[in-house]
Amino acid sequence: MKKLTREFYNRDTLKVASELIGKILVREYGGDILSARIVETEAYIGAIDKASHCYKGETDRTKVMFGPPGYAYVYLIYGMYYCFNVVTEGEGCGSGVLIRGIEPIENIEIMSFNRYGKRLKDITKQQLKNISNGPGKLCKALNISKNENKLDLTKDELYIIDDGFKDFNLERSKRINIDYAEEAKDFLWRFTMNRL
DNA sequence: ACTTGGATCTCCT
DNA sequence: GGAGATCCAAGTG
Repeated sequence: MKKLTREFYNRDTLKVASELIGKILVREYGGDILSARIVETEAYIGAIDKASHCYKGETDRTKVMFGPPGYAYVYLIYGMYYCFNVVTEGEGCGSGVLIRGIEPIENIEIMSFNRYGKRLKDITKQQLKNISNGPGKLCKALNISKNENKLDLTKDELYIIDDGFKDFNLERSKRINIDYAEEAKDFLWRFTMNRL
């Protein structure tokens, strides 16, 4: 299976966000391959979106989102967690898609250790359920941090592939935790997977 | 299952 | 100084 191309990311952000549902996020490091199904995404379109880091223009932090599509934007939130985004559309747009939830496929054992410092057999049911169902959680599970910021998703060891999985319905809803964003908080820019 | 407070970095006013 | 694209442990129902 091939990595998604620059052309895939170089499209309308809402289209990319919706089509990323069901794809497989792959992370290679230390000689291992970790993979997981993407089940939740959110679109952020800087120019018209008060919830976006890019709304007020370019800063050092958001620079990569104004660059070409297909790159990783990783940022620190609340001082302790990282969030992973893919950059979309053309240069100068300040837009991207936040990956909010994934379900482990390969090497869940390593994800368990990254998250809890414990073997898979030693974590609780609740911990297993919460292993990668949030933006900060999935970054920890996949060992994604500041170092992975600005990686090229079409070339580097962090990328997304399509295995043709389609046994689900797509659901659209309002985005999470952006109450301050005025009219933008009602945009239906969150996409989730409902399995059949 | 749901609620609450604490941890603590980066950007902006 | 203050808020934020968050998570967890500890508590309650």
